[in-house]
Amino acid sequence: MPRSSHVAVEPSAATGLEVPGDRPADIVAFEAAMVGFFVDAADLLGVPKSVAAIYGIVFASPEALSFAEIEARLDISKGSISQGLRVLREVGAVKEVSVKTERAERFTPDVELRKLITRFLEQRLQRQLDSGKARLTVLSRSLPDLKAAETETLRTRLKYLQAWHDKARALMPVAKAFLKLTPA
Amino acid sequence: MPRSSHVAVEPSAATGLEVPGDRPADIVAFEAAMVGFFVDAADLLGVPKSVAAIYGIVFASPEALSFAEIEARLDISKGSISQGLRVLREVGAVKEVSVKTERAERFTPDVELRKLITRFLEQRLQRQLDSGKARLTVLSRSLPDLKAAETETLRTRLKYLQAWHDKARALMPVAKAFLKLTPA
DNA sequence: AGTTTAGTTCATATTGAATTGAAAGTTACC
DNA sequence: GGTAACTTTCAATTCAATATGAACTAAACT
Repeated sequence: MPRSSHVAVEPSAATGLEVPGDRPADIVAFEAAMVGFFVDAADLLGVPKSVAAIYGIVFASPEALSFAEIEARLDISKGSISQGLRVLREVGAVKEVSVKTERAERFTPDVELRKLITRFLEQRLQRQLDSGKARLTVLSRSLPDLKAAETETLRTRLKYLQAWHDKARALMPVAKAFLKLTPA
Repeated sequence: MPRSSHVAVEPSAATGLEVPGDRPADIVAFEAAMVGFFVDAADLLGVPKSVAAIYGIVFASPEALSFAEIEARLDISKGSISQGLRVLREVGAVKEVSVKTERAERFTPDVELRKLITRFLEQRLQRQLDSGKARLTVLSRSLPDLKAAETETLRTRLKYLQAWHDKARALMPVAKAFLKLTPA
């Protein structure tokens, strides 16, 4: 149960009406909106909410945040935060910043969204495209034998699939190049 | 439990080793591969397996298939088939073909993958882009007030997000145009 | 009218992914 | 080397998305 100024990691809604707790309302609201932004975007890509929320809260803070601060702001269990941070570090979405006087690590966004997106494209899409290619090969080798006309129908359909597949493959580099004309 | 020559709608695996049942093994194998292809592709896009499987089995048949045939070939419940077919009809992925001598409807792929893909792009991506845009507006209006330097950091981050967002928006039409240079 | 065939609906069951929380690990400091 | 602060691990749980199947509707034959 949210105890105070936790950012709701919930649905898409306006997320309004948080109990202000002890932190300034405007800041809490800003954080909520940011978390919402990333949560929405993430589930389009199939990334777990908690991970997106952690990224969002870190992104919304001008100062690097500690594990404890993230926990305090996000009503998410320690376990999830630990795992979420691991994922985010692995993909280079956040980086650790040590502060000499402190024990705990702190995290900031390792602002290279390009990396994240490229990585995503490569992993999910490229993989699917590759396995699809393999399957298509198998398919065209294993056309069952049927009446000529029927076989022809299937052959045509396969060609059609092929063409699409090729197009999808061709699109990837275009997309990447496009995204490379980047900002910051 | 699959009773005979059902196409397994399972994981990505080779799907091999089906009990041949009473239909020719080569056909069954071909169907399985086709279903596999679409199931894989679909779950990349977040489409339920059963829907993809139905499309696959229909796509793999040179002849339009009846509800009963789909059921017989796919080890999927009537309920799912009914719903799956509904979805597929709605998005124009399959069309009904009436055969005068028969009571039951039959289904063929309404081969316009372009439609499907475009539709997908528009619905999921465009929607997210639009809601994202709205959120970004809110965010920049509600920058909390903090020390100047901090506010500046946040403002920079927002600009950065903005830029990405714009780029994503710009990419959509490019992708569409690209896909429009189509085959068949 | 009644029976069979075809298909749909929807409450419930299944399943797999995400999340939790408590116990176990680390590391720094006394 | 003890203990407190911090973090990770992982078995159990929760939850949302899909799938199921029995009950129902509609149309087609007799």
